[in-house]
Amino acid sequence: MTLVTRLGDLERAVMDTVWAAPAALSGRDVADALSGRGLAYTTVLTVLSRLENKGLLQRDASARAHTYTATASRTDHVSVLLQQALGQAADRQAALQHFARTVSPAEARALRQALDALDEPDPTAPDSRT
Amino acid sequence: MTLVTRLGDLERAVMDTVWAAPAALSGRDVADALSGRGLAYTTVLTVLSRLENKGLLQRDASARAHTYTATASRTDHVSVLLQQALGQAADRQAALQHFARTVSPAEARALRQALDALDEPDPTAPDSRT
DNA sequence: CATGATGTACGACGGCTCGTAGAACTTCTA
DNA sequence: TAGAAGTTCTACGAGCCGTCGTACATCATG
Repeated sequence: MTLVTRLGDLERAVMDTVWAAPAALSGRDVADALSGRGLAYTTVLTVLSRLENKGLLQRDASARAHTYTATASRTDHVSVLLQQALGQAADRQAALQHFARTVSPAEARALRQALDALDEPDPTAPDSRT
Repeated sequence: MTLVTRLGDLERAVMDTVWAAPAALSGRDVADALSGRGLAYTTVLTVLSRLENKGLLQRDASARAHTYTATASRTDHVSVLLQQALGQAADRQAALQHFARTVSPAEARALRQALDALDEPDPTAPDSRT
């Protein structure tokens, strides 16, 4: 299980581009989006392939110009990163408590809200225990 | 400010050793603790130095055998990692909310508790327009 | 005081990742 | 059919990390 974490600058920029797009992107699309960097087209393709190997992108090779989509949403990805970070802790709960004190008030509110929503089981679902 | 994140396996093992110790450790101490790996003594010293350069360890060179202590607690360190992970999000609040749904019930409780404790020591009571 | 034991400093090497891209080969398409 | 547009493969240089060896400094002791 290779840690998915490690992304280089360019890799991150590519992922950002893909995440920001509403639909699958071709290598050309990504290259255009990153044209500001003056990269060779093949450079972008290489990175795209590497990201696919890392499992972050999914390739559709049905058309001549392959297209790529993210295998997970950016939010999902960050969640994984957060869990990985948390995995470094000796005492996960203590780490979380400490972390809670480092987020902004707005973030704290968002967090609490999510936790509250957690308690009431899915409104549409039948029931869970207790 | 290089991202503090990147720790190799051995580096992490060394940090774990230092964090687990109640007092400052000498290179010999750390080497002994990691004796299971069959490392050369100098290897441990090198890693110790690198960790010092990364700002994770603090060296006391007053005695012949230098001793090392962590500059931050493990919990602090994890907090930084969590913040860094969060920094990858486009929408931090959404990421936190998503993350909240991925922690265990006990962790959720711990988190909520920390958030609650956050509110009380707030003397400035602005209006609540929300 | 001479010597070995114990320590530190510095430089190195090999493996792996990441940015970067050229060359070669494959299809479309006008 | 020739050129445009794509993909695959190979590679190089920098940087990080595990791993040490060597050189030099210092301490304890016979």
